[in-house]
Amino acid sequence: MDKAYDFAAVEIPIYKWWESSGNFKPSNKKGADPFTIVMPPPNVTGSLHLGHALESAIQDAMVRWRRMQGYSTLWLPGTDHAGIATQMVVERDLLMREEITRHELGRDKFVKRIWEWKEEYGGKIQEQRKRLGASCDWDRAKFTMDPGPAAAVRKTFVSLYKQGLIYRGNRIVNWCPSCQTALSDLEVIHEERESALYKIKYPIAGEDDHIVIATTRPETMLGDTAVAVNPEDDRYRHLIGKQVELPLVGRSIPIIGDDAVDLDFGTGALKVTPAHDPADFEIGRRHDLDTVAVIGLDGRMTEDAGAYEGMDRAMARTAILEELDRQELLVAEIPYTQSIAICDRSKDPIEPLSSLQWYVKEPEISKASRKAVEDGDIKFVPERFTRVYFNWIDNLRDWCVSRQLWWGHRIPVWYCDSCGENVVEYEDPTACPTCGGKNLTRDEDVLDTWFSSGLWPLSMTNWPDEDDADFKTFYPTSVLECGRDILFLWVSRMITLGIENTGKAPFHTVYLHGLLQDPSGSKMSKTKGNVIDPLELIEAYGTDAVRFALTTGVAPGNESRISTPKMEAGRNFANKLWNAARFVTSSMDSTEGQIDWSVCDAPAHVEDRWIVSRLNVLARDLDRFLDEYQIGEAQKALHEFIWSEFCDWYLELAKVRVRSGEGPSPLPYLADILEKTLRLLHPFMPFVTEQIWQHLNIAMERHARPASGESIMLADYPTADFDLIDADAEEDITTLMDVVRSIRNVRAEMRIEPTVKMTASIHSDEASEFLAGEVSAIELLARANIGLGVNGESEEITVVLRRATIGVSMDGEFDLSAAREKLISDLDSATNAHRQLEGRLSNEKFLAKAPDEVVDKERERLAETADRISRLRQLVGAGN
RNA sequence: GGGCGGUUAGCUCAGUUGGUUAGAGCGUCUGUCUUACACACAGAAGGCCAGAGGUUCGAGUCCUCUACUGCCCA
Repeated sequence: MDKAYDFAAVEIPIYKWWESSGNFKPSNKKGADPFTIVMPPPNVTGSLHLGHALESAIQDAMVRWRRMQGYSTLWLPGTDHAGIATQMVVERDLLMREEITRHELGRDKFVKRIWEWKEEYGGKIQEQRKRLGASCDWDRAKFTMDPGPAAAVRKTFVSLYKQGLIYRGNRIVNWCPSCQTALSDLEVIHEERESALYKIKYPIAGEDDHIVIATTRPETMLGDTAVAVNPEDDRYRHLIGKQVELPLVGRSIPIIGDDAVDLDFGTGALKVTPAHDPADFEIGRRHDLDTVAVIGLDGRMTEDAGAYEGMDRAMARTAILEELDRQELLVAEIPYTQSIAICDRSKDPIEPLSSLQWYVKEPEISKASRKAVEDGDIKFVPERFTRVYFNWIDNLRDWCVSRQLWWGHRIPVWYCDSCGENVVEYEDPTACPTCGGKNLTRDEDVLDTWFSSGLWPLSMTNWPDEDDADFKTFYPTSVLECGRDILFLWVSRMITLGIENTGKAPFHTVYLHGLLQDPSGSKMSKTKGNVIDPLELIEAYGTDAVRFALTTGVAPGNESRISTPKMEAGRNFANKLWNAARFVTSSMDSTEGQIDWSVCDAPAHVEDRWIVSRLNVLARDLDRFLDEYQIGEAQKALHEFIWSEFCDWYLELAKVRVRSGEGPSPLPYLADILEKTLRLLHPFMPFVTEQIWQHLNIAMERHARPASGESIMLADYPTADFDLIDADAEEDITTLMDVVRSIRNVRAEMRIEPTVKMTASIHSDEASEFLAGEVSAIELLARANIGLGVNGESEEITVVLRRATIGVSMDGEFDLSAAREKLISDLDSATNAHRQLEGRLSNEKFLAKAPDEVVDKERERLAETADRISRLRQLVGAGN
């Protein structure tokens, strides 16, 4: 083994070996329960970012853990066609290389181009993901536009349509003039922007009077069809029923009363533009107002805008304000911060426009989803997202699913040219079922991308073929893991559509991770330029280190900041483990004769009993942590065990026996504990554990112990043997640690040269027998000559421990006053602790209400403290 | 406006059925190349757990309010 762990040489070959060995396939063993995760399908045009790395690290850990536990695990990968994003990428490419637009090329040819593009570049992101060690079954990978997922989409649409849960309607939608399509509410973000509130005079028709309206969008005034005031408003009530003359246009429009008008906002008088504002649309509907669209789908002013026709909406605003000002109708311009709707994709302001779109009645079909969560069929991790989910589901509105794009699942609706009937069937129709007409025109639009990704657990398991073996075995899936930012967009839709189509929730647990931020706590974004490429991190620190850094000590749902020190810590940890293994294997190599492996389950030496005990405590804790999805805590526990207990103490203690050859050999335990630890760590750091495991198995084979399997990833996940948890051994080794630390502390505090040998005497009533057996270990670890029960030199520094008193003496002159002060201060704090414990134990309510174990523990502590005090008093009183 | 969080060591964060002595990593300080590891070892310093009240024998943990702060939805 090399002196340092060389991840670069190890990771890629190991991954290839795993994949080609079929290790990522479900075992399908008899009696093995399935464990299934669908991977959130990344956008085909995307490239790997840190979010994917985090997601993969968590999902792979869950999957590897379950696989080692014996589940028949299946992790299903795939990619998403990502409507707008992909269309835009290919469109841009086309324009750049061939200088033609998609319209010039035509729909069929353009779609063909996208497919070509997808075949060439679409696999990139999943190839990159392999560097993360993801143990998913690539042979089952799917693309959302594949025939299977397309069948799921078709089946679902037809079924919803026939139940009246999908309909076509004309209403105000979020229109992105830049993307040239309608969007759902979830694809619209809101941004606070500095803007202005304009107050404009509208003259009352036939009177020498006017009403002042307030608006943030003066350019829409050309489409006003009323002015609304609140009927309760004393200022304006008398005007209701009169007409105003719309400036710049000259049209007469009514003043109406509607209690939706806020008396306190602006002037209390609202211009009503039903074609360009959702609230105005509702008012228009109530009062049967005309709808005049003055802004078109391209974001430019329409014919109805008169003189402003053809102007961009921003330009029109400027022109209109100038004209109003010239006519002295612009009363005021007040700076105003308003939240405006932006297209999440193009970042262009959304234009609310009325148009004909397809809608899913989400509030209706989501009722069963709410119930599934209420009944506990679906659990969220962390639990607080249950409340977030309910809040969302209780405020749902219909979901606009049609998109004016060419790339996506085309809406399976045909309109009969003869009778106007809508034809919606699972098979493509050839004639109208109502009139027999042969001229059918298919709807031009495609479905929202989230419609097909909402079917992901179904389509990944080959639904709608309900006889399919994968569907029968792996649906419902087990856990759904993704970023908390797509809870509504994706998770809630999967729940709803899964239940709608099969009656079964698509998974029983939703684990949501938080978002990654840069070191200063900002969200990572391309525009900010603070994104970190996970592949660069992998090159620099290794996959295991990156995975460890991303997930250790992170609580579910919480944001976490990425920084290079964390990566370094991960790399250092892998190297630490590597070197521990190097020590173990080289010790085995240099051992003559056979190692007796049979002793592993029955340790005799206290040090061995201790480490075996600690390992079993670790296995017990890991079982609980992982069962509760506390991956961050699990890894902290592993780190603590490996670094602080196995390396810092057990390895160092074992050296004494390895070198002297006296006593029972620690080698079986060194190897066995390391081997089990590797398996416990494997789900989190798959590569380094596999690499060491292979080395170790070779070394163990040399000692006639068979390797337990081909790859560590298929070995059993160790479970705790509670009989091997040994409280006495733990107490004894804790005492040993106290003793060693106190002697080392004296050396450091007294500035004693490392080469100077110190002498320490240990007095202990309770642990004397144990300590007698550990003298050589203590001598090595503390670098001191140890005398048991003997009094040292007259000038000695004394330290009072829980189960022992240590006297340290050395040659030369030392300032002992500091040591004496320390004793006095120790006595002081011990006395305080004693007083507190006494108080607690004389409290009758405490004695009556606290559990017995707690009371007993306190009594024990009181006794210990009393003992400590008496030893301290003796020393202080003796003027020592 | 509605919903969900956060505030714990200099920094970044854990702390999940309330148990009394609150942890880690990084950073800082002091030593050390002690044949597994300087990507390391040994030692040390550093926290009235945002504030106020309450429940309880006992509160970082449960409840109420306040302050500051982040996110989501309208």
